[in-house]
Amino acid sequence: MSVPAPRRGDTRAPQPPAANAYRDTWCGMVRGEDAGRELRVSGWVHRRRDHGGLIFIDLRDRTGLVQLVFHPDTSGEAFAAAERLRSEHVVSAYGEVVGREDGNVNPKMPTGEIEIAVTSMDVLAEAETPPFPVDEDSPVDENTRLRHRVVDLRREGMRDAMVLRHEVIRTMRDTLYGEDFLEMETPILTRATPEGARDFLVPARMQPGNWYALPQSPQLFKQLLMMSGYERYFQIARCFRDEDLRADRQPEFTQLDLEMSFVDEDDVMGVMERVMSAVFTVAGLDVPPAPWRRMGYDEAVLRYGIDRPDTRFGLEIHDVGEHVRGSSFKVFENVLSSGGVVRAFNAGAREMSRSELDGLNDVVKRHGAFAAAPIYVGGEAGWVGNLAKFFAREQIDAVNAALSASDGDLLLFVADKESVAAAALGALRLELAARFGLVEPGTHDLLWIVDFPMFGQDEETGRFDALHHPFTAPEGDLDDPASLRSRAYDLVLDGTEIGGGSIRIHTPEVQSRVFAHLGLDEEEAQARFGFLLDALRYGAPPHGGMAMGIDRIVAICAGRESIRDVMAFPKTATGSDPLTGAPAPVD
RNA sequence: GGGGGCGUAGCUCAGUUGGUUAGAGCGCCGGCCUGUCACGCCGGAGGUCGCGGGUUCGAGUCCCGUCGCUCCCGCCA
Repeated sequence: MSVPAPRRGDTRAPQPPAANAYRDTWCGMVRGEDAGRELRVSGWVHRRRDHGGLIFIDLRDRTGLVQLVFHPDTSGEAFAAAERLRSEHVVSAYGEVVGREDGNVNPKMPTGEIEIAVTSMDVLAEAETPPFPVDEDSPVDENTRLRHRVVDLRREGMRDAMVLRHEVIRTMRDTLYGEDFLEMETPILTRATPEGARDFLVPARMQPGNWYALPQSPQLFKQLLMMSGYERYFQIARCFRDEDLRADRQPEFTQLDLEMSFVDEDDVMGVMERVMSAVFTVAGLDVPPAPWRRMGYDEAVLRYGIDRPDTRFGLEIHDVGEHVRGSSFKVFENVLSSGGVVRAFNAGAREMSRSELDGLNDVVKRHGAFAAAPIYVGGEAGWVGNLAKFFAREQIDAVNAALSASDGDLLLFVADKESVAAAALGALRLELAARFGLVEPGTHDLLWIVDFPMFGQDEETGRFDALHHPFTAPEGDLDDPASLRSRAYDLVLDGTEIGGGSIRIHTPEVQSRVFAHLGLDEEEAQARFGFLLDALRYGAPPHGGMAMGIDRIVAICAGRESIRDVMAFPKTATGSDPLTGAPAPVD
């Protein structure tokens, strides 16, 4: 159970490789104390500086750059070869490590105190001019980067992201090995699941008409492993969902998937706090120390308008419906009398033009709201502008007090049904934060969201569907599905859901009741999930677990906007791969 | 399924109310250069303005369609 405590920035830099025909050490590892040694390095020509009678080459491998110097006096042959070198040629060079004179040291490079005076060089491969430079100086169109991903992956930013991804995954494994988890695999060719995301399908050659599906997650298999008595399982699992893409969604993505037996919520959350604390330490991400605070779902939706709140800034939402009820403002009255809500947040002293304020309507309209009402605090009436006349002075004072408003503050109101008002104000909060830079760069916050409702209810059909998934253990009165809560928990980092899980149902009776609430009759439940119900009958331990989105975690740790930037070979928004041309017709 | 943005040289971009031969920086090629490190200096090549159609005396520019990339809503148990 003992794991060496991870150190901040512990990237386990490579050890010098065992010397072979191609290299005695890595380019990026040569140091001043190596001066006088003769050694061989191999890599790519990063940059060439040809002074006519003297040529410098920056040679690059995975670890970084080292300067080669070609002098006609050192070796006429090597010098002649260096004249023909071009960007991205692959070479192996041998020579003496020379300490640079004082004026020639480059303090910007780890290898800047030395250079290698090359006495012999082999050109192992020539390269055509790369489609874009292998540096970070100018942004390159993403389609071009993906089409030439081999070149793109050579760039320092991508290399750092890939190394960081490796370190994150290694830390997860190390921590879990230390907590007696078994790393186990589950099938990639499996059975289609009737609910949830669309499945990717694979025709079964030996059984025409039948199809495999690629797993959306190892959910059912890991529960079966608990019923088989494996106690603690984890897997770095590839998952597949055939849904539209986003900056943080790809058709295939990677999860840290784990499951534990004889545990409750605190056990699972505790393990994950230890895993993720180690990950954040290694990644150098400055987060609050665990245990992380927990917030109920209802509270999150009220205060932040969303179940994955970005808590790095304020602008908290308040329900002001009771303060404004009975005003002569028709918009609010109509909404309140039909069961809707009036909510608002104090954006602070933000001077915005009429057109900027109008622009905020585009944000709320995307979430189904009609408009956002902006009101500035101040003046005789307490509010500036023509809305003030619709409200009694006591109402204005009450709202100002509830929002801690003072003169000059901008208040933003949305009146609508609760779900729409919450979503619209939640989006407005994020818009304001982005526009006014309310998040201090480098700050991070994370919290658990708990006490989810078990079911969501379709407003038109009244049908229930599982908010988490149908194997989540419910809490409350099983006869009253609308009031049931679930024993689920999500981990939210900077407004991104980076993971979630739950305590699962472990008796066939409860599982059948939940299926029934979801509209699955016994026959149907048996047909689709018979294998699960059967397994539950043979003695299932209380169990629960969690899955963490590795791509999203690495993206945040790397400071990237898109998970594509932390995946070696991602797909575009239409699900194609410009590198291989997939998907493509088959013979 | 819906909405917004983008598409001009290898890369990143500029291109005026529609007007002569479409430009810049970087890169590339050639020449010069012995201490550079985004080396420097001189010269040169390089374009189906995403694609198709339309309006016009004339389209990179305006209109319609289409393809690709991207962001968002829906969707993602």
